[in-house]
Amino acid sequence: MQTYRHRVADDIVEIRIPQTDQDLREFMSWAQRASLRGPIALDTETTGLDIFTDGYRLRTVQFGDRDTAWVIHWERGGRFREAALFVLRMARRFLIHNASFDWLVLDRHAGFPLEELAPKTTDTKIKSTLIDPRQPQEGGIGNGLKPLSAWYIDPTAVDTQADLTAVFRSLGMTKETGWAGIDLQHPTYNLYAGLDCIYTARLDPFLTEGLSHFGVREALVQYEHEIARMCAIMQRAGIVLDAEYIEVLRERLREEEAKYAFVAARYGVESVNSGKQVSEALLAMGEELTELTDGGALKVDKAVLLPLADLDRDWQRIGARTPNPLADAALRAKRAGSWATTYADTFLDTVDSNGRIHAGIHTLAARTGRMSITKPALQTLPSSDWMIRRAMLADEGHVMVSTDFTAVEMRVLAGLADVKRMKQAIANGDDLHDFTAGLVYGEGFTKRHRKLCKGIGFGKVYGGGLTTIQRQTGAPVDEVRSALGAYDRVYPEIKRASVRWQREARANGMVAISATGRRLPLDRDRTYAVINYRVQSTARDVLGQAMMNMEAAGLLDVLKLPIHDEVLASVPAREAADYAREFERCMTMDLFGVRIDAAAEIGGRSWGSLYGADY
DNA sequence: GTAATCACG
DNA sequence: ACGTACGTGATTACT
Repeated sequence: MQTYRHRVADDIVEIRIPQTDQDLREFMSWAQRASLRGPIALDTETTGLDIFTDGYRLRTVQFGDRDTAWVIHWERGGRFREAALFVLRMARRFLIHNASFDWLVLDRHAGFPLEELAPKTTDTKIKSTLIDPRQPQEGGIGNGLKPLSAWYIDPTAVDTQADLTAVFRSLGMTKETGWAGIDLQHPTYNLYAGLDCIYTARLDPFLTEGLSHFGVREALVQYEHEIARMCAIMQRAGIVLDAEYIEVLRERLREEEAKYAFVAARYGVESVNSGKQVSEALLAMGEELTELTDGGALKVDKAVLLPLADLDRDWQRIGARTPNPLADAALRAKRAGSWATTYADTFLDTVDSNGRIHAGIHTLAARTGRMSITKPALQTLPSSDWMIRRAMLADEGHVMVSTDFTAVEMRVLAGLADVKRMKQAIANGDDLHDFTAGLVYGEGFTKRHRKLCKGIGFGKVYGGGLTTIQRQTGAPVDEVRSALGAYDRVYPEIKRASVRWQREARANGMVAISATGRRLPLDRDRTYAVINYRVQSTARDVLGQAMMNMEAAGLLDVLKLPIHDEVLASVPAREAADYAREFERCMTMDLFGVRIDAAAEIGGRSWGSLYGADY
């Protein structure tokens, strides 16, 4: 048995690395005793983060408690694997920091099903995020193992990942190649592999104490584990990529980028992505630039360039002026280039050998509890044009179905703030913005009036004021001012709720508590954001509830992505209508007397078909 | 690393 | 006292 010792807090802990069958028997008997005492901490070391690419390897599986960690060399095969699988099967509870990663690794590379491990898991990252969801940059501790260990356990806790990167370099490897290349017997590698497990084991009691101290309900913790499991299953399934299509599209976008970059070069702009170069060239052409960025530079973003190119927000000619050829070229080159890089390249870089993309679904990414999707960021594909979404396909024989909540944030606001007339309108089945325009302008309201009321509604959800609502809607400032006043008179409950919520948060250490018991830390200088935080986080929980309903209805296997107020699914083509009805049913519920409902759209094979593509 | 930009809900 | 648009992920230029 190879053994290392290390100091954690005031204790000496032991990291044991079995080498022989006898060592492995000792490990298994430890595990049986430990499992009777409580949960076993679990972690893995692998060759990287891209679980689904070819050649990916699981290297070690670590098990531990607060004093002892065992590093099992999975890579050595045979008895090592048997021992690890024995404990995975035998133990009743596991503690994992950021469980979805290890669930997927063990599912894919150890043949240990996510469906078996997830129900036995407590995720310490979920627990810490429910105590404080903020990133370190936002004033939180952060929810990584290292900052949490340093905060709760031992200020001198090792940053094992960063330290190992240094070890890799000293061995002539990089951060990328080191995880695959380091010798399985390397002392620091094994020590740190084990330490992470011990940190996780020691973290959990502090987190349990923290959750109880803040009164976070056990039901919320449990529910977040269910959501994490569902999303890991979606990630495992992945989405089919139309590789041929995206390769052709990438070429086309690159050609377009080159064509317009060439035009821009005629005006002295070498790189269209350089704001400095573009602004200087535009000034030299006699254009006036007035808007400034936060940093005080001349602003040359899309909103500035489109009018100079005589284009409206949909890139259609306005006919108000002679288009500035540089503004036009810069817009087109930037868009083509960034779409090629951000979408086409990433799709082709992340696709697995079965032609599927397994984007990472982070179930508690935002401060409000909202989810995010990365690598690629499938929640942010262009929706004004179908060309990018066209690359994502439903499974063989399936079609895409997308089901959206209807005006969910306004409805949530109506429910949370108990906005009487809004609730009445929703109950009557009225269109909310029509209804508001009617109240503000009388029955003879116009489309413009409705648009303004819609803009004000959004402004309220975001906590916006006169200036921003004016800027967003583009309506004359006097008109916005009077409409805003009328809006507040018609729905007085919103302002009152905001004041009450800010007061409650202040009395609670600047933390608002959502309807589901979620902790929502406010920034001291923007407490008005409490409206948005409560609305956004409640809408997230409405989506979460809908997802639970979907699993209960047997729909988990067809789910593809959660997109804030929408769920994308790939369903058998022949039964699409039945599925669509089921999705709508799962997304229909009552929230404080407000009906939340949803509308499904049945598309074709590609996601783009829901945005105008013909396939 | 920060600023600016742009994609989404 | 008053008023404040919210939340993400990703890329590129530049210091």
